[in-house]
Amino acid sequence: MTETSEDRADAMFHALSDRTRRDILRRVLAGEHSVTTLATSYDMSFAAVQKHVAVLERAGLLTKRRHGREALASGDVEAVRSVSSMLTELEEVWRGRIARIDALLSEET
Amino acid sequence: MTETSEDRADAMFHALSDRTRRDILRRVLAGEHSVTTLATSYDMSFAAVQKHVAVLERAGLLTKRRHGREALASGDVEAVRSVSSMLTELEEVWRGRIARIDALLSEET
DNA sequence: CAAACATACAACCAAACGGTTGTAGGTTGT
DNA sequence: ACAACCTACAACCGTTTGGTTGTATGTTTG
Repeated sequence: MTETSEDRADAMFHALSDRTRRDILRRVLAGEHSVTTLATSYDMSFAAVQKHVAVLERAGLLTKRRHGREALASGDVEAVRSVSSMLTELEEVWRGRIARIDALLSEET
Repeated sequence: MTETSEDRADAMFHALSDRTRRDILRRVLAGEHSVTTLATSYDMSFAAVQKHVAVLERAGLLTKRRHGREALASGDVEAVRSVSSMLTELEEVWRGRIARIDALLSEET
């Protein structure tokens, strides 16, 4: 299975489509947090929060590093920027700035 | 039921999390298209495409106007920009530019 | 060593999602 | 008038999602 850019876009926008995950992302962008630390902030089980972290991780929006028994998560600002640039591309389509719109519309890369 | 900004964010990111919807959005940002015109571009039923358009409309990413028997859809670039600004806020959290982070983290507006 | 702690993951469940077909209503053109 | 067309929406179906509980494994500390 080839991991296309559309697959990555799907995963990133999906990861961002849940408010708990957006909140987690804010926290780990502000600084490293362990999964249990994050979990205490939400009115749901540890396992649920851990799943949310996993979704963000699979989308590339955060990375985890092991420190003893804890998993420290931190946000990847570059990934956030890459989502921004997808939206900028949309804006450019609107502005008509892209010459070969047909090529863009049918791109499968 | 109060429509919070988090609700809108949920709807927008969810709408953007499907590649067919992102493609539809590109087309209607480039110019007005009827639903049937859009539908011919995809290998799925008219009803499926119509549902995708409805999701984008509910999220505020496109608007429809009636012209006789056809519904002409056009993309709302301001809505796209509002999604961009959500991501910019995330970037600013990372940069530590936001003074009262706690207020932002717990905002319910 | 044993107890407490932090994580990971499987199994399960109700609800939402993304697709289908079918039906119905408004608009256009002959 | 009527056939063709465009849209809207309901009903249905398999899969995914977001939550739960339970179990297993590794790490720290008394």
